[in-house]
Amino acid sequence: MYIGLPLKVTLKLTRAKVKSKITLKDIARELEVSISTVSKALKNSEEISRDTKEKIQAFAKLYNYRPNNIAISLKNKRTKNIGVVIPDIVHHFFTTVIRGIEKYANARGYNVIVCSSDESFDREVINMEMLANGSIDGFIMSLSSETQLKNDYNHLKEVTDQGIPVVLFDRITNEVECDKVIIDDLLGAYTATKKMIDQGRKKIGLITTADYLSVSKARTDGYQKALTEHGLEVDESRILKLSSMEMDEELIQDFFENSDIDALLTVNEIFAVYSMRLAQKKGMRIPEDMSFIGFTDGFLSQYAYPSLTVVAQHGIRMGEVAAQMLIEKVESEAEVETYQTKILEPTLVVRDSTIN
Amino acid sequence: MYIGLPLKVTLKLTRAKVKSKITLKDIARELEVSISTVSKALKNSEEISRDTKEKIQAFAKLYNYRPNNIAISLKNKRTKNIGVVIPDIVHHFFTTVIRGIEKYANARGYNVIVCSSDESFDREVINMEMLANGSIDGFIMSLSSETQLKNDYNHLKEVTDQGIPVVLFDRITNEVECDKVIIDDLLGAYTATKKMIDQGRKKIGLITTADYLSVSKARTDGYQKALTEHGLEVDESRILKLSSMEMDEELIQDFFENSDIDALLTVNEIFAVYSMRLAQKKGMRIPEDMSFIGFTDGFLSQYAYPSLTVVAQHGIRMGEVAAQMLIEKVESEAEVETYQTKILEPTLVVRDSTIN
DNA sequence: TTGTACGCGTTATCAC
DNA sequence: GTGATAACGCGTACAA
Repeated sequence: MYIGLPLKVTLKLTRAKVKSKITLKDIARELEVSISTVSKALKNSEEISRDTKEKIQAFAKLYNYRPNNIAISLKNKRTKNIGVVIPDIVHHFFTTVIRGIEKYANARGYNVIVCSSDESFDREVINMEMLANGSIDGFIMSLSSETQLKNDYNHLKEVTDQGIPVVLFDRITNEVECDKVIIDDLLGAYTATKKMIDQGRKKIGLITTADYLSVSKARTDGYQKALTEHGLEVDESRILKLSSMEMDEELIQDFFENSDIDALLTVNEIFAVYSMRLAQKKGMRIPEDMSFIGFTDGFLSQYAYPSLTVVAQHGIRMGEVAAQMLIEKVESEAEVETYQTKILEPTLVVRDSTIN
Repeated sequence: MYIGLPLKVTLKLTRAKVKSKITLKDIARELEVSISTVSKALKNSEEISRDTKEKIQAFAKLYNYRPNNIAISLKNKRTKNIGVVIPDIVHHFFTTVIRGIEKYANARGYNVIVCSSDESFDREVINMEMLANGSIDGFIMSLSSETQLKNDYNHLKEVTDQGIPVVLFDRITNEVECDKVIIDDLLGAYTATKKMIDQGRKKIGLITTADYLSVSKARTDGYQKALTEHGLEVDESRILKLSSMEMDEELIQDFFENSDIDALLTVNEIFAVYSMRLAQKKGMRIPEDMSFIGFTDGFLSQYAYPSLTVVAQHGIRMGEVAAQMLIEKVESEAEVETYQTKILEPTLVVRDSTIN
């Protein structure tokens, strides 16, 4: 009936039969053997005769047989999936961490399921519940700002109570017992501040966020520690605390107009780069008249003009470490409940926004 | 025996029993009813008596019963997972698309599994095979540069042959029959080039990549079309073709030194921002002496100094559209094999790197 | 050497 | 109104 129609159509009809992957059962039926024989043959079991094995393996190869992950997951109670929940996916540092996680996890046969909480408590809860019902073997996550603000970690506790391992990174809390990876944010800010002090700056400003964000708190502490240790007083008028990591151009402009500073540390790269622009507009020279240091070694810092000195957070490394810790927990039979917090060292990447 | 030990320890022992989620079977055993009764009761079936239902529902709630996703996936042959394969995760445009996909997909109860191919053909193949064996209901993907270079799409064809729906976005190919979403790259480049022509620029340069990358090809075509239509000749010495989207500072410096241009279009934002820096170092004023336009409306463009005029690619919208097309295919019973390519309109976001 | 039976957790159908 | 059974796809202990 289809004679004369273009080849394409004929092929499609043939394909229709093949559609939806071939299973052990299909092979067994076709070759008139039992399912278990097929299963064993495909695993090259010694139990099966060479003839049968070859026949089955050839057939399987021909039809491109692949075991169904879902069935295996159900059987093994192991999904080989890692759930990653982060506050924001359009964010250099977090994607860098994901890259590290993927690198380590993929090499060990794990998939990475990424969900962004979008800085929302509710979305964080929903995403975790979704994934916790069997979809993943463990979580790697960084808390949303709303979660840190509410200080409510019941969703995390429920998950750990079910025996699902969790590794927290960057934005963490002491309220939950689990493995953690962070950089030494205090040290990072301390080093950066000290760098500027060493260059002779005496009026160092800080743009940070409210203290509920764990990382900002630590960075603010580091900044203050450096000042104090070097005999400089902490002047609140030189500190701007924004309510979140969101850019607020007006507040920064205001701050910049009204505070008397000759150097500026910020808790991310955007605040710093934006501030540099304000300085330039006022005709200041960077770094001669004013120094800038930010956090996060992203594209913005590299390609800003002048390029920005930053505290690098080594996201890839952090992701690898987190993945390693998680997979270790997932694959360990032992029920030992011992948790560790790994603290990575930040690095100061010196560029043109500070005097060399 | 544990009397006197801190509460925490006692709790942990209790938890040990609760560990690993409760199943229908557990409830059935505990309440001395059959599994099917439990299943029906929890779905509020009319078949079950009020008393039994209440008892079971209360028990389930108390022990926080949640159906196991994996078991349901196996039964329904639906995972409610979408596989996303992109060339690079540390990339503003792609993460923006992911955000759009997540937004649409999550609202419909789908998870997003993200894998990055890292611009590698092999990793793209491996990731797809991994996911195709039952882990996902469909793919949304953008081709790696290596794939476009090799022009080998058998892994995609295998997947579609199995009846797994695929939606390609941004970096697409005509070799595979499936749904596609792109922006009109040619139009975007055309509009940008025309903008500079209208401002009186006559020596407009272009930094692009080799033609195998579908988007670069289209953008190069748009640039040339604009020139030709406005009576300007296409001067090859004003075009720099890099081998990939990777930054190559040396080649760009070279190009910048040796070519006679008064305006520059680039196929991403990094090339443009870096070039602006070179111009500034040469003492040129932007946009008075030279205009710049890039592709991708990211942080770099927004916070560069001067801020960069760009062709916005509307990643979020693209992600939403892709997710919508995919989910429609996934959920449609019909076997209709009709594919569409949606073309989104790019927008020129005018900033300070061009004369207003 | 091959096959049978069972279990992973769930749902749908059918029997009682 | 409740329960037994089969099925989704796979692996494996055990039986033949």
